[in-house]
Amino acid sequence: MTAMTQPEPSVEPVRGRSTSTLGRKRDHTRDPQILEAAVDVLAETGFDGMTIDMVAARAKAGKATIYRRWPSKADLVLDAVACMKAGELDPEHLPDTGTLRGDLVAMIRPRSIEEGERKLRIMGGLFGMIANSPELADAVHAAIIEPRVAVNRLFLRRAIERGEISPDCDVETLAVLASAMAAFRVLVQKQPVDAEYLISLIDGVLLPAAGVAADRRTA
Amino acid sequence: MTAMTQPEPSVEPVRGRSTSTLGRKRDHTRDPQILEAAVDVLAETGFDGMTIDMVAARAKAGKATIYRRWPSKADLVLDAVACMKAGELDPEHLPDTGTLRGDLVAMIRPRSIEEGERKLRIMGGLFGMIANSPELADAVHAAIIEPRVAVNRLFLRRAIERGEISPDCDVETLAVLASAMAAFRVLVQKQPVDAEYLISLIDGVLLPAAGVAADRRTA
DNA sequence: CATATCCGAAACTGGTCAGTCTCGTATAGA
DNA sequence: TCTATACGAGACTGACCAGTTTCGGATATG
Repeated sequence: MTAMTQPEPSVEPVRGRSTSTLGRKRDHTRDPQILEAAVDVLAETGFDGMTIDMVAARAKAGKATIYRRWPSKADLVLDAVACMKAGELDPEHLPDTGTLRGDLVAMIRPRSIEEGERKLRIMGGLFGMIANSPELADAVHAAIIEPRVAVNRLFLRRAIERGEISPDCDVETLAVLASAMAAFRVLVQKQPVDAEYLISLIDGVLLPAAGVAADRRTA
Repeated sequence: MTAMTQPEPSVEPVRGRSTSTLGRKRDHTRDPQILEAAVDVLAETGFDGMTIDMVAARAKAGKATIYRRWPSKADLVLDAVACMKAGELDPEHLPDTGTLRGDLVAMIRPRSIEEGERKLRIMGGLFGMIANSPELADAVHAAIIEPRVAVNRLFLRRAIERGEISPDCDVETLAVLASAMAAFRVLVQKQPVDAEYLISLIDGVLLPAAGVAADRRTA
């Protein structure tokens, strides 16, 4: 019952099921739809609430199709989060208005606000998992946190070079400030992060902390 | 099959199983141990990872004992979070050093830092649930967020009355700033919230934003 | 010391879900 | 057209877990 019925797997390279050039090809155009469905479900239910059936149903795909491409739920989520990074930072048509405040305010767009709240909610639904999985933590950081923080960091550095703000200010802390406050506001205080709030953060916290004198703030 | 087999529940007050003065009494001295065990498990595994068996094992109690006292896992967690509030704010031996910076720095104690990180981690493990349960959200807010924020609010108001900081500054935002930044640092950046970080937050962000001139900051 | 109730331990129930497998159909290449 | 493979649908398996029940033993009251 062990090695009699098989017609000898022998030594030759896999025989019938090698990396064959035959048969129907995997339709990779469905991958983005599946990942998008996964992100949607993630945003609505969090990691533990999300089931593979929900993702399959939303993507109008079969459960088996998903498991043919990702070995486990964790891998699917990891990939889905990583793929959120795409279409994020337009390489170099960032604002450059000449003032730190101008640059920061120019980044406030209805679209980016809406997308930002969604991303923060996704992050919230992943906290349980983030604690155990360094890989997921890195993916979340790279896809959700770092893009925004990098922009702020750039603006701050330019302002320092320009002599607009103090070179002694803590760029890392200030670059992260808006994201941290927004996350807290959405996830803990359950209040909206709108343009008014972001501007009050810029004028009331960020610029003063960066050493911009009050009378030059709205210049 | 509806109202024939029951020997009439009648009007009299429950008969045999009233609030009898007979028999063994429920040992309420175990309640705090169970709630403590629940909080411990919560901090380690989050809401979804926590099982009642884990809590029972850690409290050396029977599962049935837990269900005799709380009707569901959600109720147990709710109560456990609510009971974290106890032993929090000593009514009026808060520091009053005469300066905002002095008051804020005086609140930095190894004990409160350690406890704060733990509470933030518990909050992280509850985010999934907080989104669906307003009750739990309120409990988390009351037990974890509000105590610290209230202290900061008091310090800020006193500083305004004293004329030390601008009466125009946004007290609510500033009162919440340290908690938001600390939560982000622990849960997202996975870096420690130590005294050095808190002081850099006070001197580099909070005091400038409150309108304390740089040369008066370490006075 | 009898009784009503509590206790911890552990067996049990029912539902849910990750992951696998099977089926009938679609499709790309030889 | 033939073949190997992918597809969606959905049945199936096995683990896990909330919540219930059962048990023998402890304990306070009368």
